[in-house]
Amino acid sequence: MKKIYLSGANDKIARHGTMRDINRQIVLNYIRVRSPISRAEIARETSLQRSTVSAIVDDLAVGGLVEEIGTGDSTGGRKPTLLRLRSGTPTVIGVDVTPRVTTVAVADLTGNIMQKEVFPTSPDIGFMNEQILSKVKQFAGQDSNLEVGISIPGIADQLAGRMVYIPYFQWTDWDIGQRIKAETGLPVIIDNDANSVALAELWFGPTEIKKTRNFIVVLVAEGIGTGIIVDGQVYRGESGAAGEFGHMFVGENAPVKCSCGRRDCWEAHASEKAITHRYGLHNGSSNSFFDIDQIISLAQNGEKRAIRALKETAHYLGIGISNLSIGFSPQTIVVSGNIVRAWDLISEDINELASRSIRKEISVTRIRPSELADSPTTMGAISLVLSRKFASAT
Amino acid sequence: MKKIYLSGANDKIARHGTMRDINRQIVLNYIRVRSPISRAEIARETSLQRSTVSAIVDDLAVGGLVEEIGTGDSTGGRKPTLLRLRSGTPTVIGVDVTPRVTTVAVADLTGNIMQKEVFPTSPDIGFMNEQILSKVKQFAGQDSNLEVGISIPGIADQLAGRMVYIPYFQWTDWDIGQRIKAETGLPVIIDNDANSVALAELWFGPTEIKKTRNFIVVLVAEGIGTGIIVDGQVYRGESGAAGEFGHMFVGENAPVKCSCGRRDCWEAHASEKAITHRYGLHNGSSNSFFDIDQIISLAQNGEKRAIRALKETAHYLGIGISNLSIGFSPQTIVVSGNIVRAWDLISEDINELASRSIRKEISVTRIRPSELADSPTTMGAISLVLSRKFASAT
DNA sequence: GATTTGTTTGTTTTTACAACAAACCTTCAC
DNA sequence: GTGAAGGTTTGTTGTAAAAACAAACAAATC
Repeated sequence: MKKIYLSGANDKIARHGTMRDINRQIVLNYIRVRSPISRAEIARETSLQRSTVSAIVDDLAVGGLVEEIGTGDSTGGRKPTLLRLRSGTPTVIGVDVTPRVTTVAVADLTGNIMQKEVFPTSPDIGFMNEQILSKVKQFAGQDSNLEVGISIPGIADQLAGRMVYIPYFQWTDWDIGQRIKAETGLPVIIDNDANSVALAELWFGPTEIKKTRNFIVVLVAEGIGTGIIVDGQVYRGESGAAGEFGHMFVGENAPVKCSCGRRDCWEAHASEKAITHRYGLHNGSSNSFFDIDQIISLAQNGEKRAIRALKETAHYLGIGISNLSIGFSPQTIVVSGNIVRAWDLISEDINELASRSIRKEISVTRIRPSELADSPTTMGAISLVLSRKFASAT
Repeated sequence: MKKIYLSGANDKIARHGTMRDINRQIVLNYIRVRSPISRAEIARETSLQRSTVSAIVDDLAVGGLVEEIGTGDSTGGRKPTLLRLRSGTPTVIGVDVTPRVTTVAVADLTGNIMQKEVFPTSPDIGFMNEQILSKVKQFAGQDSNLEVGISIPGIADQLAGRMVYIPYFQWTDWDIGQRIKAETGLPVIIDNDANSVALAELWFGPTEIKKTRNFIVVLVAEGIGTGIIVDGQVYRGESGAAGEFGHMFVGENAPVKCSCGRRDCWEAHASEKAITHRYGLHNGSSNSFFDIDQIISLAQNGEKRAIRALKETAHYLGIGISNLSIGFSPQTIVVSGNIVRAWDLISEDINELASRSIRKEISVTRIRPSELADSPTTMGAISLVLSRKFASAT
């Protein structure tokens, strides 16, 4: 009920190293989630032998992933040696491209950001290449143990390390991943913003979410992206392009055109551009002169038309969320993006729609706003690397 | 990138047996899919050692799962000993409840049906209990190596072995699984019809689908159910109730009420009852005096109104399918149910809608009608057992 | 004689198990 | 109050067992 099998392709057989790999991951993740924790406690919880845990921890310590941080309190016997992830060493470079700003940051294994640079995103792709490459090189220095994660607001080709399409700038086939790899020699992993944010929630979100195996992140921004976590991993589908629920049909005649050109996508009804456009319409103009931040601020100060625009959008947001809730039956759906600042204004409308369910008995999916403090996409870019590092620990 | 990790719960550590379990599954599935096949060829393809494969095959032979069937042709050396799944021994009892008929069948490991009894499904739940139990007991005889799989058109609680709700008869909390287990002592596995059919496609469908890791079955019947196969396994979500995309929103004012009472579900727009109702409306009646089989036959003979009812329904079917295609990006979506008999009439309308996609470059999901000859739900009930047996081979 | 298949024998990796030493707490006699 | 004895907990060490790997070998065939 839990193992992969299938055949046809070369389904990973289990050699000896596989056993160690699996257990190493489990131990590493115990240290990550439950740190500070002792060898003995890991052994108790995993039902591995203490000796086995010790061997694995030695392994991890040599690899620079784990370190000892003194002893804990005794419970009647020898004091435990506490372990945690090694911190303070630059390990990850995150590159986070959003329509407005681009961030390049360096973090350690725990996701602690040690250095960061932010600059405005330019439609000039040559300029962007230059900027990003120079920052990455600067941060990388001589260190060749780093890995680079890139989050982009569009469709990414994980394997090829390039981006297929960014709607906002209409960039196609941007090979930023390959460029970084070629110029620095560092491993690169690239993914879209919604998947990145989903990983950020899994890694840096509230513990309630850290422990959730199945959840979905709905990222409301210029467009709408969905990041789907199945069994603690991003579901990417066959072509790596899964999670584009932003383009599912939720009704004709949306206020704006979707980035794909249609008017019936979820994105066209419920994204930030739908909000700004609705607000414009309510003001009798077909153009909106306010951006999403301003509209939210206006609404929070009681401006009727801004509130109306938000609540109307929340309705459509709720329709899409209910579809996801019914179809996936995840534990939780996390809504992320600027719109969560107005959560108290919109949560009621969202929940009203989203409580559509077949039967009341079925466990209801919890819908909650993202609680990630710092820029979720930047943390997401970092999480891309961490999730790989921790999944197939070197 | 491929291992589960997470913690909190007791994530399966790898002991020695785990290695053997994994490789046993892989070998067993090679024999299943590629039979007849020799030990040497399995070794070549899996990159396991010949000696290891031999040991595992011995294991499987002792367990009665595989058997030798003579030798194959030489390619310049000793002739290979060919292996296949052991056939001809009753191994699985499948119970398939549909709104019209209920089938109880006995099959061997290869899914060959050896005995079968069919009787009309009755709304009288006591009668159903009696009928099913007596047939199962009769088939089971003294044999205690059998396992029972149950497919039902509603929501199943896998763990508890009961069904939560069957819309068609409005049965709630039917404990048929527990009853069978109590009276026969045999292990029971229960699931809804769409998941069952998805497994049937994976196990008995065309080889193209057998080899697919990610696909979705859309089962069009009284209602609409979706069975989602992720990485060769049924995705059941947190509560086991995933795959109810039949209740996703696709537009107001459906011709009939959904089984959940609303008029905006996919099911209300695109199920068989939507077809019959539309046909009724086209004939100026709010009741339909024809069932789905008759309408399809009429359409195939060129009856205009029947064709219109089918094509209108195909449109809505296409909307839902496109949502799934965009969101999941599966290799294939398989449409199952009576409606596939009219595939040549509806495929165009479905594909027109379903080719909505973000970018043309993204690999297009293939939409195809089910090719399962015999009753797919019966094969599905059997597959439930097989998939468990083959996943954690005893 | 070369080649392919399947088996046998010994090696390696890795966990399980058991024994042990170190460090710490409790307590009880003096 | 103090210090020695006894019990617990932690982490390590050494050995056994499981299972894959590697290489050699026998059988069967071209």
